[in-house]
Amino acid sequence: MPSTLTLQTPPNFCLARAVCSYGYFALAPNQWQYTGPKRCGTFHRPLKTTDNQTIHTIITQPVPRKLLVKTAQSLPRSQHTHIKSQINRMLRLDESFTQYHRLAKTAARDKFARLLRSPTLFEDIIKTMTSCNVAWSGTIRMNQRLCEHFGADNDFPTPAELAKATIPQLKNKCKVGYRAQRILKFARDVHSGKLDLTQFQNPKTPTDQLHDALIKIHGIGPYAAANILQHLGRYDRLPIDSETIRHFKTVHNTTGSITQITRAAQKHYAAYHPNQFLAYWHELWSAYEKKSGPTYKKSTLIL
DNA sequence: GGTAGACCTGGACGC
DNA sequence: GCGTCCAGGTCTACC
Repeated sequence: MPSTLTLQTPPNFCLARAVCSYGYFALAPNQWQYTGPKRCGTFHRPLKTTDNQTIHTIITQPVPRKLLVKTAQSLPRSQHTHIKSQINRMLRLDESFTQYHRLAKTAARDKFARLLRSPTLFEDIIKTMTSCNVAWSGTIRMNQRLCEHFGADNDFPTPAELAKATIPQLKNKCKVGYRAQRILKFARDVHSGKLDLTQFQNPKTPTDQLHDALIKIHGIGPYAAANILQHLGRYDRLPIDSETIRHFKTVHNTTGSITQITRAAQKHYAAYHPNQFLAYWHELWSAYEKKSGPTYKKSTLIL
């Protein structure tokens, strides 16, 4: 028998905005369905219980300040807190963006800041690895196949599930290419306890220290590290990639070498410290929506 | 410290 | 349909 959970949201929280302001909403096993202007949309996402059972959930926002979570399977009351904490992480319900919104009035108006992330840091890091050096369509495909072939009940694979894979399996079934070795090493290091991901989630650790630790993971470079830092709630680094360069060339008419454009970008967002990433992402996302229409009205993201 | 080339895949393009 | 080229971020070897 299905269960229903409720969560209180911060003021001005908008589920559609929170889910559809970061590309991960289009990556498996996440699924967003636009249901029209009245109820806006539903977010489908399998989550794990403490004993590693997969629970399929459907999240809606029927009224302001309240989220409704319906589970496909019966969920014991003892599991409610665990499921809620994963939703809390995904939608960043605990974070305050008052300081950023004070400076960024348009972002405040757009209810923009709570960028979707995964229930676990492990999934965020693998998703980041699959977004490097590949077209967005490739990232979508890799995540779809990782869930299909290695995740229980089409959920995203856990470190244990992925650690059992082999490099040829990852290459042939998931088409992750040369990333296979990096993904597998990361999964096995996490599974064996050699790499403790909880160390990255200590709010007292300085961002520089976190960045240095992330860079030490095989397959994580400057772009990926900055991207993972924002998943950790650190917004003072810019993940400079080809998209950033393109954005600055076309929107800001910036010219010069990549190093010069990178410096121009850092200078441009410096006023938003320590939330430079949010300012950058809001600008990028707004430019995309201006061109392609509101993202929350779509079920996927075409770049 | 800076730089070139390799790593893989899929899409675009020409034939 | 086939072959070629290109884009994408990180790593490694080399200067």
